[in-house]
Amino acid sequence: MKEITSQQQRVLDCIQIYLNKTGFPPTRADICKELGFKSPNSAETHLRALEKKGFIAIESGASRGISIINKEHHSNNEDEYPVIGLVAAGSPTLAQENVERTINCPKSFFDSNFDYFLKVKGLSMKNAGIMEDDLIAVKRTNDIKNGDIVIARLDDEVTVKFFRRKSPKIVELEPANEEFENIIVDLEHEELHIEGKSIGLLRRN
Amino acid sequence: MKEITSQQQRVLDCIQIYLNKTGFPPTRADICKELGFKSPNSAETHLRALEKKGFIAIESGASRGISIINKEHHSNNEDEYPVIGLVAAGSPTLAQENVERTINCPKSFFDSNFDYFLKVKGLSMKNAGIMEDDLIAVKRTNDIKNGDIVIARLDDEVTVKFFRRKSPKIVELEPANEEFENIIVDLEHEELHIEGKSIGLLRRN
DNA sequence: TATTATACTGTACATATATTCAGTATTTTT
DNA sequence: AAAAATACTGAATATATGTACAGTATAATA
Repeated sequence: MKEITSQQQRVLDCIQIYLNKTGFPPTRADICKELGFKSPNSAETHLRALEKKGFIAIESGASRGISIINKEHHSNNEDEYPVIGLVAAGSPTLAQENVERTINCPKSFFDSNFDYFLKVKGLSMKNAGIMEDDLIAVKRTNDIKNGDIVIARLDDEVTVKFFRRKSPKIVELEPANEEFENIIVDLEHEELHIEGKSIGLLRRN
Repeated sequence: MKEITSQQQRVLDCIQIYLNKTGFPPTRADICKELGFKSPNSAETHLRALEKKGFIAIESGASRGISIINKEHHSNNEDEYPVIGLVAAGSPTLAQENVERTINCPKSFFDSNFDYFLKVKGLSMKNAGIMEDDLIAVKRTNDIKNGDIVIARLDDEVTVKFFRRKSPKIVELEPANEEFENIIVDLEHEELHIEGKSIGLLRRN
């Protein structure tokens, strides 16, 4: 698809604004009035250009028959997020067999975008307020700071723990429960994979 | 506002469906075609009735000038929920001065409907995984069972605690933190008001 | 009982609207 | 250098569309 020109963008914006304001699309004359054109054909040619480029569809013969084409969920702010079970062994991948179900949730529900919900097993993060069956909103990232709650994989074991870098080669995974012990990882001898970090939590009683 | 009739509902639905399908509202003729009417005036009178009852607005003279009026997010499955701060003293009412902000959230996000988010102060429910600044999804109800987490008001003090009825006249409000003590309420001498119960929790790191 | 609301058919018409044609001018692409 | 795309004005027109008027019939309301 060819690129949109600045004038065509103005027309497209005008249609969207008119739609938001009135609930129905503008006529050629409405667009002219809004953008200062003096001939309805000015709007017409812009509309035909926008149609040719795939930004809008025009229903022939119908008055106000303009519809804005939603490219890749344009104005959609919701999405389905998978819920992945945290099994004692095995990586929480997005492979279909690991997806228990999905939850419909606004994309901007947590402070930054996230990728999936992880269902928590066990109480190793109890003192951080993370209980069994809670759903952690996980963002897949390598931008980890000390004190972040991370989803970490050691060999095939996946756990949720505080992340603390002790030295360039030593990382400590710290639980929030006196009954559990710190896991000290020597990066030179063990492979630590950070699946992501927790940016929020959801609990349903 | 008077109630909508079944035929008027059919017309309203027809408009919504047409809008979803095409992106712009139907003409009188479109409605007739869709619903089997033989005169455009059939659609016209229904539209005027719907306008009179406040379900739609009609822009006079404009073709397809129908807009559906969003009464409390009509066919919308999302809503804005207020976030109320839990102050040590004072009731968490929905009065505007108590609303810190609102959160957009699907209506069916938690297992049953809820009314507002309560922002938690203090750590009295720490062992139940409720931490400072967590947002509790509160459902206003009097249907409380033993062990439910309730939002209770004693005099002007509001707290979140486990609910346990010890006898017909004695209720115990139990924290989930060893550093706090149970509150024993004698209903004959004290007034206990249950604002609602927790049906879920939201945490944003 | 009279009145109003609901629920239609059918005709007619003013106007709202899309759309074509004829121009002019500048910029971009081939 | 020619062709195509962009960006307009201005006028003309067929038709799409809202809307009024004239009826018929039933149910609900005052």
